[in-house]
Amino acid sequence: MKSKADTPIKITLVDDHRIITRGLRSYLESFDDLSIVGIAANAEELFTKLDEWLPAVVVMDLLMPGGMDGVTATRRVRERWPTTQVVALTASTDEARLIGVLRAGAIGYVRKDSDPELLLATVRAAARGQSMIDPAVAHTVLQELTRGIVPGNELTDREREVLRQLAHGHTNKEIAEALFISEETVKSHIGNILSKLHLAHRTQAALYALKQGLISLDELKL
Amino acid sequence: MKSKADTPIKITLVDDHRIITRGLRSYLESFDDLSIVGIAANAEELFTKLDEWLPAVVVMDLLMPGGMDGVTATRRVRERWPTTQVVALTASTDEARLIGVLRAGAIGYVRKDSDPELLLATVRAAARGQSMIDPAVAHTVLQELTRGIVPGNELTDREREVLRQLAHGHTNKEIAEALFISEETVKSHIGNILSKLHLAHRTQAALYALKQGLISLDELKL
DNA sequence: CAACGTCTCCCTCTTTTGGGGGAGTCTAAA
DNA sequence: TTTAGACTCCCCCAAAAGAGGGAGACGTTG
Repeated sequence: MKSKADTPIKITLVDDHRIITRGLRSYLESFDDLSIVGIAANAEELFTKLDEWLPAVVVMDLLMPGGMDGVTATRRVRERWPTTQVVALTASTDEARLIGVLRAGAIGYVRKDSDPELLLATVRAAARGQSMIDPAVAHTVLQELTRGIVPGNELTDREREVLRQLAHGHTNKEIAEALFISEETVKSHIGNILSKLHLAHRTQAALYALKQGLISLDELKL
Repeated sequence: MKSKADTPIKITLVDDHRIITRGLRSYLESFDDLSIVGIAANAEELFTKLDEWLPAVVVMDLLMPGGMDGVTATRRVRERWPTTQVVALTASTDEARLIGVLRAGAIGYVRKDSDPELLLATVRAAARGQSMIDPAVAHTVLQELTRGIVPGNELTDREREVLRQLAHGHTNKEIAEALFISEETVKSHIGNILSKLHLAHRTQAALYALKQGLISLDELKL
C-alpha cells in the first residue's frame, strides 16, 4: 500500500486480547513502512522481550486485566528504554487514564473507536518523536493543563487506598479490617474523600473511582 | 494463505471500535475463504445495511456503549435474517453475557483473548451452521444448563430500571422522583434487587450494574 | 522550634439504607 | 374464575452511613 523509502518502523503491540493484536498486526503490516517486531499479552511479557525486539514504538492497550496496568507499564518502558516511544490505545470508556498515561511518558494517544488512519498517523509521528493526541480527547488535555490540577489527584495516598476498597463494594467495617484501622477512621477518610471530590455518598465515590480508572471493572468480584 | 474451493464466506463485523474492526478485517481477509462484506459501528447501522450485505456470519462485539447492546442486536438479527449466523466476540470481562447471547441466538462465542485461530474456526463452523463455544468458557454453559437459571436475568423491567437509576449514583429519593413513585416503593424494589442478585448493599448493586453493562461508564456524570 | 498536613481515633447527631412484615391493584396466564 | 406475578405503598425497626465537631501522634518543611 503506502510506502516510505527507508527502513520500516519497528512496532510492538501490547494487549491481552490476542485476537485484537492479531488483527492489528495484519492491518499495520499491510503498510510497507510499518513492521511488527513483537506482540505481548501483558506487561511482564513485554519487559522480558523488549531488549530483544527493540521497537521504535510500543502500541499499548491501557486496560490489561491482571497484573500491571498500562499506565505503570508505560512509565517503566520510558524509564528503561527511553528510545522507545509509547502510543496508548484505549477504549472509549477509560478516558480517565488519558492524563495519567501522558504523564507516564506516552507520546501518543488513540481511542479505539477512531479512524484507523489516525492510528497510522500517530504511530508514524511517534517514530519521529512527535506527539499526537486523539482530537476526540485533546480538549480534555487542554482543560487539565489550564486547571493545573488533575481531579481526584488531590487525594492522599491513604484516601486513595480507602477509595479503592470502597469501590470494591466493601462496607466501612470491611475496609477498617482490611486496612487495620478503626471504622471511625474509615468514616473520616470517606468524609474527606466525598468533600474533596464534591460527591454526595459512597456509591457515587465508587462509580467515580471506576470512571477514573482507580480500579477496573475486571477486578470487581461480583 | 489457506484456501477452500467454493465461494468465500461473507462476513460482517460489528464493533464500535473502528480500529479493531479495521484490524480484524485485514486479518480475516488474508484468508481466501473469508470475505468481509461490511463493517458496522453499532446495531442501528448494522440493521440498515444488512439487507444489502447479506453476510453468512456476523461477528458481533457484545459491548457497545450507547444504543442497543450486543445481546439485543443478536436477537434482532436472528429474527429478521435467520440465514445469517451470529458469532459473539467479547472481552474477558463480560462473560456475564455468555448465556444471554446464546439464548438470543448466537451460534458461536469467542473471547478476544483467545487464539486467533479459534476465531477462524468458529466463523467457519458458523457458516456451516455448526456451533462453537470458546473452550475457556464452555464450562459456564454447562453449569447454566444444569442449573437452568440465568443469574441476573431474573430482574423485572421495573427492577432493572431502578437498578439503572441506582447505578447513576442516585439516592432513593431521587430515584422515586425520577420514576414518579414513592420512596417506599423504591426501597421495595432495591430490597428485591439485592436479594435476587445476592448482593449486600446498593454500592455493590451499582458496581454490578456497571459490570453487567446495564449502564456504561460513559453515561456516568460524575 | 513552629506550622502544616496526614493519619489516627473519639464523640454526638441526623439521614439513609435495608430487612421484616403486610396489603391493595392490575394484568396475564391457567 | 382462580392463580400468580408485578407494581405500588405502608409500617416498624435496626444497622449503616454521613456531617460536624475535636484531638493526639507523627513527620516534614520552613
